[in-house]
Amino acid sequence: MTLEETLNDLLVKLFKDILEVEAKCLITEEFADISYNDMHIIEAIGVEEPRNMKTVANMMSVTTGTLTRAIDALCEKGYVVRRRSEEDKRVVKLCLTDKGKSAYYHHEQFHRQMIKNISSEMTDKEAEVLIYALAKVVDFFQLNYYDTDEEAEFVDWANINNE
Amino acid sequence: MTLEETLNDLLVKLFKDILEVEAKCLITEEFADISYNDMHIIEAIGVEEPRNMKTVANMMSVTTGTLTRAIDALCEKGYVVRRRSEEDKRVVKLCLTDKGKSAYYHHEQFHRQMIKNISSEMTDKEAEVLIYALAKVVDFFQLNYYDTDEEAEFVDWANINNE
DNA sequence: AAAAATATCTTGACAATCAAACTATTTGGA
DNA sequence: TCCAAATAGTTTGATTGTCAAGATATTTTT
Repeated sequence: MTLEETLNDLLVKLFKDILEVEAKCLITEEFADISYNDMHIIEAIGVEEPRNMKTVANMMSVTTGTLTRAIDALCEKGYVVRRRSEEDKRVVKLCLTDKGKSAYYHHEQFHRQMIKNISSEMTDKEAEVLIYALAKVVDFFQLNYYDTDEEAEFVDWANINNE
Repeated sequence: MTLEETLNDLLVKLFKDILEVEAKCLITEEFADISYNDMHIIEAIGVEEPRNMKTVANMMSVTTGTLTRAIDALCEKGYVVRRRSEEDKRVVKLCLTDKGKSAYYHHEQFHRQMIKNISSEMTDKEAEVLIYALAKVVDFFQLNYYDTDEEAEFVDWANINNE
């Protein structure tokens, strides 16, 4: 197996693992009435300044129509409240309730613990190199796939060699 | 920002990026009639020995009922054929058609290209360390979250410290 | 003031998903 | 040998996540 194949296998496995483990860890008894997806909406709303629909929809890469439905359910269940903005009456500000904040911190705690466990597996030096390498990869993605904030232009990687 | 926070941010970004980029790259004109999900079913079926429903459903972490529907659509569209097993007539063997194989190789090509681009960004030494670190992380997940092949037992990471 | 842009919501249509019930087949006792 | 249990897959009914397109209200631009 080449270095490339190994790297690919590892990334694929890591993806599957993290996704699966996160799903299982987030949806506990306490938060049994919300989904993995809901949890990420709660994360996107955050505990800082209230965010509006458009902003959160963009963070989640969905349309505002899609988000409207999700937020309907989260309001119903008491995780989120909508507040009309005073300055611009078209705008809806999304805020987490205490219950919503509690879910937010539950999620945050999962990430903290996961990272803590991961980094306990390696030395500081190793962690640094890992961070350096990952940063390079992320930079690469940002540079090659995203046109700043506007519409992304995607390279057809799968056809780079045979067109 | 601590080392831990940085690592977390990088993993989260990497996840989002790869997911988004892969979705865009896989669904090209040629394969416009199938989804990201379909593409991964095709990947799971593979080009080696035909696999049965149960096996592919397990690989995809979905029920066989869910897979039945997806395979119905893929057969309809000419990517997959079902064949009853001779030895055990309950079993259905899934095989890719030529069109299905072509989609399979399209996906494979995407991964190759992505990895090639990623590793062109770093030296061999860096790649080795990255692989070493990722392998540790994957091992950790396997060890702590999966009970060999059977039902997984999940540690409640989010509550490890406060129960 | 009228037109254009913006933020959100509503509606109708799909795709993905699960659980539970069902069919067909095989296997493992008694 | 024969029946009960297990197994592989399908069907059904319900839910969720999603989008596009159209509707509404508000703000901005001309």
